[in-house]
Amino acid sequence: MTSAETDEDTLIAGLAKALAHPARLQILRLLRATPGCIGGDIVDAVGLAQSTVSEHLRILKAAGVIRGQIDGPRICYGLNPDAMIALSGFLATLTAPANTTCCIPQPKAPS
Amino acid sequence: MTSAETDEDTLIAGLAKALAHPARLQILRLLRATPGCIGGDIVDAVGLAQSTVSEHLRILKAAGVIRGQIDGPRICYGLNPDAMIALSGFLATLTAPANTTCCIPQPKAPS
DNA sequence: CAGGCTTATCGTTAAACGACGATAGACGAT
DNA sequence: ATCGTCTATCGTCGTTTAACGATAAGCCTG
Repeated sequence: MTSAETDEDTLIAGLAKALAHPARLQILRLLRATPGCIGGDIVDAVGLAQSTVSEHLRILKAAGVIRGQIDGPRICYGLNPDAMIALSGFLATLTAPANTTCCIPQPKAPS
Repeated sequence: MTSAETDEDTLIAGLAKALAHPARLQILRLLRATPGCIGGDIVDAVGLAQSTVSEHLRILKAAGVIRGQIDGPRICYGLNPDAMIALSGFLATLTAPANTTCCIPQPKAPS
């Protein structure tokens, strides 16, 4: 319950870090909305250099958020919906109101 | 639908960045599980220097994820469940299966 | 008022991120 | 076989982050 949560936290933090950039969110939006497969269109959409976009794609792929499938000379990227369950679960945990009881007059345990 | 989403992306990316560190996740877990209010107990729990923990708290507070309420000499930190709705909504968007249709043989428009 | 406790801030250092240009590799088409 | 296209990688630079110790500020208690 102590060391296990550390691994969980590392995993979730990695997922969150993958989402912690507007360009990557834009890429995810694009991948979700695009009916077919896209390659260099992502570069055109985000307005950054090709190498920069490739790096963002690499990060997203490393985090498991997207998956790339080679399609001839280009690569088909697609979302991996399962990747986010850990983060979604954590968010659901936070969103649960739980307790509004704050600042209970409960001093530190005496020695 | 184009420039508006940029702001959205910036907001969501900021929230994700706030979660993109194991220590901060641990703090959020702790705040959720703690019945009363805690102050320096967070320092003890995460095992980092007091100044480092204070910085993490500052980041979480700046992102709106937590709120601090002064309680005498100490400060009561509590979760702000409403902060995550934007990120949760985005995640729900991604989780939706949408389309598995990838790599449709739809070549680029000829010149 | 003095002491102790709790939290925030400052200054510093090492590591990681983001972005770019340039380059190299892979593949289909000609 | 050669060309053109698409993608990944490398090297670099500036900025940001994470972590720490030391220090200051705020507020109860005695």
